[in-house]
Amino acid sequence: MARTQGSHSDITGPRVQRAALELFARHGYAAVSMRQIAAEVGVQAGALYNYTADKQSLLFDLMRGHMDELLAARAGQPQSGSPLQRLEAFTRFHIRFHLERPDAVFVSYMELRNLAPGNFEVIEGLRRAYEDQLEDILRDGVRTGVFELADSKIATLAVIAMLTGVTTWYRSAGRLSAAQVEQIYWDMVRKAVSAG
Amino acid sequence: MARTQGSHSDITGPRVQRAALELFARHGYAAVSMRQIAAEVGVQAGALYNYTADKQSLLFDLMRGHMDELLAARAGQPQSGSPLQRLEAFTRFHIRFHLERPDAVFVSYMELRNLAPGNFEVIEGLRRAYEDQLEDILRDGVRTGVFELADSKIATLAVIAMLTGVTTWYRSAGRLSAAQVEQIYWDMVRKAVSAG
DNA sequence: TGCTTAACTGAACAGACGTTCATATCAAAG
DNA sequence: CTTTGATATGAACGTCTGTTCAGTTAAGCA
Repeated sequence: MARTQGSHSDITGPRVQRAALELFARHGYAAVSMRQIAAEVGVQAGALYNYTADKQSLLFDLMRGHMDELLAARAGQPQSGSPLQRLEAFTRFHIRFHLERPDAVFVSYMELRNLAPGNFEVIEGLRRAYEDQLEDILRDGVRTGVFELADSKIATLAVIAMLTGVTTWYRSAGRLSAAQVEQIYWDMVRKAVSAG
Repeated sequence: MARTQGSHSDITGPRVQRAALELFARHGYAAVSMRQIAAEVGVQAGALYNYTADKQSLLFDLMRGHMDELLAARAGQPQSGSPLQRLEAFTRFHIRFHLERPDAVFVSYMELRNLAPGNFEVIEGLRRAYEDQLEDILRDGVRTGVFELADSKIATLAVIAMLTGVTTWYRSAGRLSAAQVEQIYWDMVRKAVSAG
């Protein structure tokens, strides 16, 4: 067993993933070739197959990695408090997490249709698990009367759409800081679901 | 000049556009080949070039057609009233218009990155013209005190994102009618931007 | 210094890609 | 009934696609 240390694999592997993520985000999965990814890494196309079974796995692994990270980060957060407090925590978490990973977010919801059926089901399941957390909060709030929503399922999707939309325009060098954006969105979400 | 009447062109032309729209919406521009479009129409690939200069023009014409239709339909609507009334009109119009054209909506905002630079600028300009209408309403409402928003530009984008998100889940055979969906979204938008 | 093996190259594969074009078809005009 | 020209075919083009693989390189262990 040679080369367990200082192996290029430890370096090239992540570089392949990063290059694929950037290119998929910028041009779309179908529009990016394995040779483009290889060129970005500085390697020949054949070498990529030391790090991924095929192009589809490259996409799937990126998306599953992102969703796993999302759910893990969310699980490591405080889940207690009033519905309003929990909604605030969720909203701020969502904005912050997504602003830190614009490429992964973009790919994870733009490239769903390019997943093979089995892979799609996996990602869809993870996404639903995340959305269900928000729906639970909204339902609890409706029960206690602090929220007022005609349909908590639609409200969930509407809030998620609004929040995730932040990645389409936010630039870290822009006019507003991430903290400001977080506050602005929280104000709007709070009002949108509140009673009265 | 022969064949001004009964020409196949009057039939095939629209069929090409429709087939392209459906396939682009389902699989994405880059993943759809000219031969697939041709097969959907029931024709050989070469025949498509009687109706479009190239694949890129096919996409651009679909998107420009959609944006033109959007702005024209919006222009044919009442624009007067209080900011709250105008916001309601805008919201209901947006939901209704987008629910009627799920494929065109989907393509028009998923395939922006596949537009050639010059074409992108055109579509982006039309989109901004539409968004500016909403921003004007929000600004007027903030001025008169009926709305309360930390940043009207971000509020504009947040509302648009929320509203457009409806197309990702709405199915006409689903649990809710279009009118119900319209009402639910209007409730949320109204509360989200209102003072207090 | 040799041996082993992970890491990579570079060529090749069969097929699909967008696009072009000479040719065929055939309904309407004269 | 011949001419016309819009409409479509089907083959061909050069290039690119994802993927495979025998062969080369070089780093770590003995």
